[in-house]
Amino acid sequence: MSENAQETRIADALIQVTRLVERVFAEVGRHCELTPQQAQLLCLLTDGPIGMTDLSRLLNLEKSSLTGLVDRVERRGLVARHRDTCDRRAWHVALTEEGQRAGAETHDLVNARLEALAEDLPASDRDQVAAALVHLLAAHRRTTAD
Amino acid sequence: MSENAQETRIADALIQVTRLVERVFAEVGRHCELTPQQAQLLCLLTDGPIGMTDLSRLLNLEKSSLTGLVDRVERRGLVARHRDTCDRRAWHVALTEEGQRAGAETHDLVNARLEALAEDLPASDRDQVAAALVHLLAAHRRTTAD
DNA sequence: TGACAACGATTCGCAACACGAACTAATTTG
DNA sequence: CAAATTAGTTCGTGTTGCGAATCGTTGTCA
Repeated sequence: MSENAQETRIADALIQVTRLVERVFAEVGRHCELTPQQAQLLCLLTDGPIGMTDLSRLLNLEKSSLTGLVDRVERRGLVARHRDTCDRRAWHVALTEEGQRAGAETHDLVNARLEALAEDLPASDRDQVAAALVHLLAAHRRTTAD
Repeated sequence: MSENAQETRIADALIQVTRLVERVFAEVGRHCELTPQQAQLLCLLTDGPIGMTDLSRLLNLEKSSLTGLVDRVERRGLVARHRDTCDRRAWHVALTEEGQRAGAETHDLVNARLEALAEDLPASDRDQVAAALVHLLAAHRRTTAD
């Protein structure tokens, strides 16, 4: 197969995989009574509190959009904003106790669903796919590093 | 590495790749003066006219959401609805001449961007990644076939 | 040391987008 | 031929997104 056809296959596959992952977030979110975007936010926050600037970068959102998203989730009692101790401009967003439960459940269900997809792949393939995707992501970061 | 750690790596990688692909659609869409969702729609339509039911399935949207999306793009003169010849309930959505230009440009730019990500991978890896992703997608379709 | 630039986050206006119930018209089924 | 189902729309409601403008705070520089 020519190199161009190989690459087109990857592009198509990546797009379809993206739709699949989005669907997983939508379905798991529905189960946990979260919108897909709320589910993504809570999953990220299971790693610990983080600033708005970092969150907006991770979620590819304008800060104003993130403000609204955090407002809605805060209103539900799932997250809380805490002042940064060193920089009074900054806030950290953290999960509340209830948010930790919801975030853990969401994170576990999403991972379980995505892992189930990979179950059919031989272990050697999985490792290679993961390594290749990580490599692809790293390459992208290098080309877009500020 | 344990099998579970392998699978978690795949889950994380798939999520990050999804964000990357979404970003590509957002950036290419901005360039083409389309919203990300409009860009996705036009890309799908470059394959030819399709019914609303099939489109909503491909885009993971409720039919009512698709009605609005198609309305907005139709209003811009990029698509047109055509009556199905066999089933008077059904409509097919097709690109207009202008829509074909926009759709082709969007499709080519998205593919170019995604292909550029894969350039760093050795050809043998690309082929294996594409094959593995296609396999993963096919397995998913088998488990969810109606 | 003070002026200015930059940063972190919010507010505001606007439009896109999403779901799901209810509906209409058309087709399929028994 | 009536009932069930399908294709797509309307409607109400809420979420989500961008970008300009704004405010308070921090960092930089002459």
